[in-house]
Amino acid sequence: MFLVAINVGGVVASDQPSGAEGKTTRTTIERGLGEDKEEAKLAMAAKKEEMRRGPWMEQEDLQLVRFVRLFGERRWDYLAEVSGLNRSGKSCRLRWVNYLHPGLRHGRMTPEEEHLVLELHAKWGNRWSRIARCLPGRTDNEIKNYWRTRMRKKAQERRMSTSSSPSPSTSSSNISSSANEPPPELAMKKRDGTESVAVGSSLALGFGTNEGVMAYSMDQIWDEIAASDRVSGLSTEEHKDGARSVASPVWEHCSASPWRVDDEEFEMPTPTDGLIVSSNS
DNA sequence: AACGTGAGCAACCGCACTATT
DNA sequence: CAATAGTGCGGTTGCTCACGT
Repeated sequence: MFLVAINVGGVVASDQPSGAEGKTTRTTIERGLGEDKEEAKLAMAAKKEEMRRGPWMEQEDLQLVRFVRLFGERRWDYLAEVSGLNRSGKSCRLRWVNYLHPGLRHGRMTPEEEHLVLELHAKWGNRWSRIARCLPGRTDNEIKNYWRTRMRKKAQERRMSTSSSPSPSTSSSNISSSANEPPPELAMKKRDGTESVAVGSSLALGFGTNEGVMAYSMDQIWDEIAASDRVSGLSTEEHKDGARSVASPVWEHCSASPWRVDDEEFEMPTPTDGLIVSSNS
């Protein structure tokens, strides 16, 4: 556990060439550049090469905090450029949102938080940011990591318990035999309402042998766990949008909280004096 | 003490959506 | 209205450290 009080000030922006990260998405690269596409791609790649990556130094954190206070939590590319951090705007934003933002809590989840995550995940699925809004001080990344870790453990336990039986098939038995057509509950809802499928992913856990490997995606495991949770007492109902929900007093509390969910803005409590970043790790 | 392993977590990537020009 | 820039989000990767052997 460490506690860092960041004194904003005294950090001078260097004027080293920075270059905001160009849009790296297909949208821009492929739509906007016409014949110079390849050149632009190369230039962009070169710029990206120059960008600093990897873990942030304390000095960088200080600098970022200072410039965020100056310019606000917007225009990350611009902020990255003028701050002289030689980081991409994206990277700066991520660092701020996941680590430097005042009011963030680090360290172990409390049992209450764990319970809430379980319930909200049952309700919304992998909508981490949405879930995070119900856990003040927790980030989507943190919750996502927590969930992954928990699921990994569960998966292992499950593998142990099923290894004695010849077939990994399960009680819920909703694992499609067709790799191309996952069961509907594995389809992820996109924001536009269309469905996509959480594809394979490196998380897929191999069960059984190579011949006839039972590729077990995390989604499938989650689904099974949800099913077993249902058995163990959580009442789950199917939402019309495909998400599962749990009737929960905790959720009622959550929706009544100032931490708004859905598309509404929410505000983090901001400390009045300086920035306090604490961590248990 | 040295090594291997796995959990935890920070950071990155790529896509999609939204805002701006 | 289309093109572009900016932002948000979910998924993934890889590093670090604690722990067991």
